[in-house]
Order: sequence, then structure tokens, then C-alpha cells
Amino acid sequence: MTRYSKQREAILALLEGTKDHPTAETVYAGIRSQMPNISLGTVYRNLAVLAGNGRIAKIRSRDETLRFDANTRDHYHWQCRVCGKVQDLPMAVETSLNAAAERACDAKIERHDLCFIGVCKSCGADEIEHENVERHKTQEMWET
Amino acid sequence: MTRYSKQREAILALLEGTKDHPTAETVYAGIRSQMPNISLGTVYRNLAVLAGNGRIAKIRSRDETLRFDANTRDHYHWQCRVCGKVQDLPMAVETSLNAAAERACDAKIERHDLCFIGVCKSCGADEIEHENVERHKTQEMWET
DNA sequence: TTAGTAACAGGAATAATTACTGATTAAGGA
DNA sequence: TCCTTAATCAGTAATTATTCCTGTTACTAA
Repeated sequence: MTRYSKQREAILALLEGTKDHPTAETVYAGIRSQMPNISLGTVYRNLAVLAGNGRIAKIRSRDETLRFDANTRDHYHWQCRVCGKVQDLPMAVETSLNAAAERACDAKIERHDLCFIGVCKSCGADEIEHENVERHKTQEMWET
Repeated sequence: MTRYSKQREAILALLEGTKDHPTAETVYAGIRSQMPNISLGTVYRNLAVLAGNGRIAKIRSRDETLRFDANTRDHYHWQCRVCGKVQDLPMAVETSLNAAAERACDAKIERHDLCFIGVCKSCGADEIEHENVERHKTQEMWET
């Protein structure tokens, strides 16, 4: 039986009030300003409870730690590969992909997670040319 | 300067010889059978080097730890939400999605990671009905 | 050969997350 | 309104995944 708790409400409210996808640690920092002695364990526990309820979604982008999102309507994300920022993408979900995937494997496909990788405008501005590492003969040999 | 090493070669060979997407720990266990005193740190370091080279790809599915894949051609994955297994999906990559995404955000989109979620055949067989948790009035109230 | 340095094994350190403990407190019933 | 009980809490210890450090080994180029 899930019971009301001020802490859980605050966590949900924080997530609903942001367009970001904060990590557990970020949620903790945010809640602490209004509830100074909440514990990190409580944040983790409630994120798990809320995710279990389907009130929030856990998302995970490449190389990143777990992030949370109060927008549980199925939607896509994109991440800047330079600064690592993750954002919602206001575009329609291609549900037809699920059927296509199901044709290609032996499973009942229910949904999909899609994250685009790119470079955001501000990072693109000062992006440095990719280093063109000189490859040594030896390396080429075994790297073939 | 990247230099030849037996350990790195073994790690790459193991990844190339599997259709799985092993975790670092799994790679470690696999290599240890043929090279008993390789260290876990070496596995991590070489996975990072190989991923840096583009020889392998890091993949991350929801709720999972990092996994590695020697197939660096862009391709999709699917994961069983019951047993957690991750597999390749033999279907074409929808590169047109990148352009669609780019229209929806202020960034240069380069690629995308797509992972389908479903239930594999063997898990589907013995899947149990989702518990229909009785919601209490109080919970409804604050959960609205 | 040998100097230089990438890579190694082993282990310590860090980061993220989960589990435990005893104290609180919401919720339903007397 | 007052109890009972179990969910939740704060605080902390433990675990897990990953990275970093140290002294040693062994490719490579000269």
C-alpha cells in the first residue's frame, strides 16, 4: 500500500516542474533547498516507487547515469555529445517501427527508446576539429 | 600511440566472436578462462581504448550497466524486459529519422540509438499477469 | 642493445545505488 | 479521538560498477 508522503510529493513536483532530466543527485540537491534534511536514500527510494507507479520514467542515455522524467507520455530524447545535455524532442513517436522490429525478431515488441545524438548549437559554435591521430604501422597491422 | 597487446587482442576477439552484448564483468570472466591473471582494470582500459578507436561500440539499455558490441555498423537492439537479454535486430536503420529530429530541435543530429523493449518468446511463455494493485483512496487523492 | 613509454597486474579509491536500522507518522478502525 | 500497524523516514553501512594509482614488464624504434 503506497502512502502519502511529503517527500515523495516534493520529488514528483520537482520533476513535473522541470523540462530537464535530472539525475538522482540533482533531484536531491533541488529538494534539499526546501527540505534540508531529506536523505539521499529517500530520493532514490521514491524515484523507484514513482517509476514503479509509472508516474515518472527512468531514462538512460549513452555513457550517462540514470535520469528521470515526469513526462511519461512516450517521447524521444536527444543528447549533445559534447556537453552531454539531454532534452525532449517535440516529434511524433514512430509506432510503426515496433511492428517492423517485431517482424525482424522473435519477440513481442511493446515500445522503443530512441535517443538522437548530435551537437547542440552552443557546442557546435566552438567545436574543435577532431584530432587526426597519426596511425602507426604497427597499430594498423593489428587493427586491421 | 596505441601498441599491440595480447590482452587487447583477446578482448577484441572475444567480442567479435559473440552475438551477445557482454558487460565488462562478463568479458573479464570470459578472458580469464584463457588468460587467468588478466586484471579487471585491464579489461576496462582496453574496452575504453577499443571504443575510442571505434573498433567496438558502447551500448546502454534502460536500467542496464554498460555493454559492448564489436559490431560497430549502425544497427538497432532489442531487450527483453523480463530477462534483460539484449540482442541485435536485423532491420534497416531509419536514417530519415535523423532529419526529422533535426527539424524538431536546434541541433546538428548525427545519429541515433534505438532499443526496442518487449518480451522474448521464452519469457512470454511463462509471463505472469501484471499484479493489479488495489489503489487506496488516499493514494488516488495525492496521485491524481 | 637499450632507452622510452604503452600497457600490465594488483589493489586502492571514487561514484552511483541499494540495503539496513531504529525512529516517525499516515491511515483506517475502535 | 485514540490506537495499532505498517509504510516511510533519516542516517548510515554495504554493494556494485568503474576509474585511478603504483611499481613492473615488454614492445618499438633508434
